[in-house]
Order: sequence, then C-alpha cells, then structure tokens
Amino acid sequence: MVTGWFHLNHRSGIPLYLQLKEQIKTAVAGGVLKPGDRLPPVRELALKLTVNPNTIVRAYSELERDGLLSSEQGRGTFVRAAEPLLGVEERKIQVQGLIDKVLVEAFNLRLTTEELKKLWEERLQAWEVRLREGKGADR
Amino acid sequence: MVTGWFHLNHRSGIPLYLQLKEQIKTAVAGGVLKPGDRLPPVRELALKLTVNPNTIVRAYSELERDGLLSSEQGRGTFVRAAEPLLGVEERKIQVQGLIDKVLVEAFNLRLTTEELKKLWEERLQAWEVRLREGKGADR
DNA sequence: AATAATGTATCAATGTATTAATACAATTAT
DNA sequence: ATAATTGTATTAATACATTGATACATTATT
Repeated sequence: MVTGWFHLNHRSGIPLYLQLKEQIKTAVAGGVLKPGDRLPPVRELALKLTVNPNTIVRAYSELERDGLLSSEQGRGTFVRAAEPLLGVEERKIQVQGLIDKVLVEAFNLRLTTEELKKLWEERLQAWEVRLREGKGADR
Repeated sequence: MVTGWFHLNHRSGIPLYLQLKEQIKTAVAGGVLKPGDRLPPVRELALKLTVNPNTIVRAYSELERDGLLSSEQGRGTFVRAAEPLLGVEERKIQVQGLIDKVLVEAFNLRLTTEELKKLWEERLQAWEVRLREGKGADR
C-alpha cells in the first residue's frame, strides 16, 4: 500500500499538512502514484501518521483545489486523470516564476552559470530516469 | 536613489517584509544593487513605503543573516561584498532543492520535458543578458 | 434495509507570525 | 562636545494559521 511512502516529522516546524502535500506531489510527479490510483482513506492515514483526520483532509482538499487529486464522498480520494485546470500559458507562467526564484537564489549564492547549468542537467536527468522506470510497473 | 525600486502592496496578503526581501534579493541578483552599495536607512525607507521601521529592519536583518547584506550601527546597511557564508557544496544543495521543486511542479502541471527545457533556456538567457548589461553601469 | 466506510462541514483551542510602539546604542557630522 | 543619523533591542497588540473534537452526508457493502 502507498501509505508506507508517507512519514511526518512532528518536530520539524513545517506544518504537517504541508509535509504531506509535498510528499503526495512528489509521489505523483515521480510516477509512484499514477492517475486513477487511490489514496488511503483520511481516517486510516490519520491513524498511521498519528495526526488528526482533519490534517489529512486539508492536504487532500488543497491538492484537489490545485487539480492534482479528486475526492468523492463515500468513495475515496484518487489521483486525477483529467486535464490540468489551467491553460498551458498559465501553467508556463507559474513554472517561470519558480525558475526565476532558482536563478535569483543561485546568483546570490555566487554560483557560476556553469555550475548552475550542470546542476540543472543533473536533476533533470535524475527525474527523467525516475519517470522512465516508473512507466509500466504498478508497484 | 535605489529607494525608487521598491514598492509594497499592502493588500496582497504577502507579508510586507517578505515582499521587500524578495525585491532586494532580485535587485542584487540582477546587478541593480552591487556589492558595497548602500541601502536606504530604515526610517527613510519606512516613510517612503509607509510601513513601520521594524518592518524594514526585519527584511534587512534576515538578509544579513543569509549573508546578502551587512548592517553596521550608526553607519548604514550595505550589500555584502565578502564571500558567501556557506560552502560550495551546501550552496549547491540549496539550489538543487529549488530545482527539484520546479521539476515536481512542472511535471504535475503536465508540461513536457521539451516545454520545460525551453522555459529554462529562455529565463536563463534573460538573466544572463540582464547581468551583462548591469556590469559597469552604476545607475 | 441496515451497516460500514468514506469524504464534508462546523466550531473551538492554541500557537505562531506580523506589525507596531518605544526606548537604547553606536557612529558620523557640526 | 553636541546633535543628528543610523542600526538594535524589547515589548505588546492583533490577526492568522494550525490542529483538534465532533457531528453530518454520501456511497458501498452485507
């Protein structure tokens, strides 16, 4: 069960629902969770992670708002298979903003353009490999 | 004076000191503010932006903690010229984390690798141009 | 039809973040 | 020396975020 993938640090200072959101997003982006896959029921996951069910609800519903998940009362919560909520342009703008943040941070940390390009290539390739491996296996 | 570069939105929901931090960081990364340049005194900038002086203080001192600025009592606050506080490896790890965030977001927004690469190239070039132009001009 | 499983909604308690008011300390300018 | 300029420190008011307790609504199972 996918439950095992999640674990929360109660003393990190980072809100529990944010930790969970991040882990779900990473799992979906990396193909660990695929469109149509079901997530654990809120109570079950709450027990497993020893948090209040509302904390799970918050993570799930914010991800639903963002178009990543889809919850149906009485049935469960699933990874959304449908199209993204935003148009291509809007999505690109969102990613551009994140890229700019990387650039600002990198330059202020005095990384050279070369170092930065290398880091980018490395991480991009790491994810491409991860995605390629994820395809097909249902785990 | 560099004061004119900053402007705060009091109704955006984003904390004022964070808005200011972001603008200072962007100005330094883009070469608008150069090492050794002086920032406006806290009271002056507070008046200009119509916020409490403590709000400016908070932005300045957090950026000092991060190694970007340097404040000296009675003298003023300046863009730090010295070496970064962290070692190269630590700085790279920090940037890697941001890059991974970009990748997670991009994949979840269903951008293709091609679209993503193109966006990266575009933004990187935009900043390189900005930096090249910034060199020499004191503005 | 009844029960169990699941997501939803409402409200309260608590902690944390943000901004402000005010006084203090060091440096620079006169 | 004195005053002005500048950053620093302390404390408080307020709003917001986070988590929890509890009851409700819908769907699936028996």
